[in-house]
Amino acid sequence: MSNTLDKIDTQILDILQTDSNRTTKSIATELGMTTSPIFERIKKLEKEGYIKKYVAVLDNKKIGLKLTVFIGITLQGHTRSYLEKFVKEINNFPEVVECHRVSGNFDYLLKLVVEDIEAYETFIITKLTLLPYLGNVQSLIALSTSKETNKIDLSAVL
Amino acid sequence: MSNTLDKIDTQILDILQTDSNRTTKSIATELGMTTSPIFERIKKLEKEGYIKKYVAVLDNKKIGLKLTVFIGITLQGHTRSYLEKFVKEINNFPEVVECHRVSGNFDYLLKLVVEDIEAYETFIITKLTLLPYLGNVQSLIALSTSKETNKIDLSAVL
DNA sequence: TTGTTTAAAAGAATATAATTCTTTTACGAG
DNA sequence: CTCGTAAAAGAATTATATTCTTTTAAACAA
Repeated sequence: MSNTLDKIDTQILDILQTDSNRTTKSIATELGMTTSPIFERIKKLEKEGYIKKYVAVLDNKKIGLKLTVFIGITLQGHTRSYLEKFVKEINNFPEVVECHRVSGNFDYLLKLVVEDIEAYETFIITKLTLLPYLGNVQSLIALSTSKETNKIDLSAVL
Repeated sequence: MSNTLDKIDTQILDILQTDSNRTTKSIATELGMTTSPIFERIKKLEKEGYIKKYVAVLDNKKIGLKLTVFIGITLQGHTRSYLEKFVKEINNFPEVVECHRVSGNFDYLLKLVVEDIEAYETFIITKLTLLPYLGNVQSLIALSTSKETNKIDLSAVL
C-alpha cells in the first residue's frame, strides 16, 4: 500500500478538481497515457480517500442566494458540553456552509450563504441570537468576491 | 425561456450537489420519473448556468494541507487602481482559495489552505507583507472545522 | 550480463450509462 | 371538444466506464 502521490496523481487531481466530468480518455491523452492506468489511478485515489466526492458547483447568485456573510462569534460560557451543543445547532442551520473553531479574536467563524440582507437579519434574530451564552457577534458582509474555489494547490505537497 | 426552478429542478440540484456521479437513471428512480426528462432538465440547468461545473472534492488533510486560515486585511491607501492590483496579486496566490471584499472591520477577508503553520508564516512573510499599502492584518487560524460544504440551501428559493 | 520478479501500462473486449430520436401523454387556449 | 405545445416516456444508438489479458519496463539476484 503505497501512500504517496506522484506527479501523475497530482496532475490527475488537478484536472478533476477543475472538471470532474472529463473522460478518462481525454485525461489520458492530455497526460500522454492510455485509459487503463488513468482509470486505475483514479479508482485508487477514490478508494484511499484522497478524493472524497464529486459534486456539482452551483451559481449562488443565479439561484437567488446573493449574499455571503462571515460571522465571528465569541461565547461567554465555555463548558465542553455546551460547546458541543452549540456547534451541533450551528451545523444544522442550512444557511451555514462553514463553521470553524478558531484562535484569534473569535471563538468561532461561520460562513453563510443567504438570499439577501433580510434573510441574513432573519437568521441573526430567529436563529443565532436564540442560542444561549452568546458573547460578541461580528459580521463581515461580502460586498464582492474575486476568488472562491475549493481547488487546493497540490504543488506544495509533491 | 423559462427562468424559474420548480420543485423537481431543486431536487435534482440537491442530489447533484451531494453526488454528481449519480446516474440519470438512479436520480429518475428516486424522483419517480424516467431518465429522459431528468437528463434534459440537467442539460438545461447546465446550459442556463445554474450548474457552473462539476468538480472532485479532495481531502485536504489527507493530501497534506492541514491548515485553514482566515486573514482579515485593511488597506491604507484606497485608490481604485491600487485595489485592483492588490486583488489581482492576491488571487494569483495558489494557497488563497477565497478573497472577499467585505464591509465591517476589514477591507478584505481571505481564506487560505496550506500545509502547516510554517507554510502559513512563509506566505505572510514572502508574499502578503510584500504588498504595499497593507494596513492591519489579523489571522484567524482554524483549530477545527465542524462544517465545510459548498452545498447551498435551495429550500429558501423555491 | 542474463534471467526472474513485480508493478505499471497498453490494448482488446465487455458492460454500463449517456445521449439521441420517436412516440405518447397531459394540459391550456381558442 | 380539438388543436397546439411542452413535458415525459420508451426505444435505439453512441460513447464511456470497466474489466480482463497481454506487454513493457524497472529492480534485483545469480
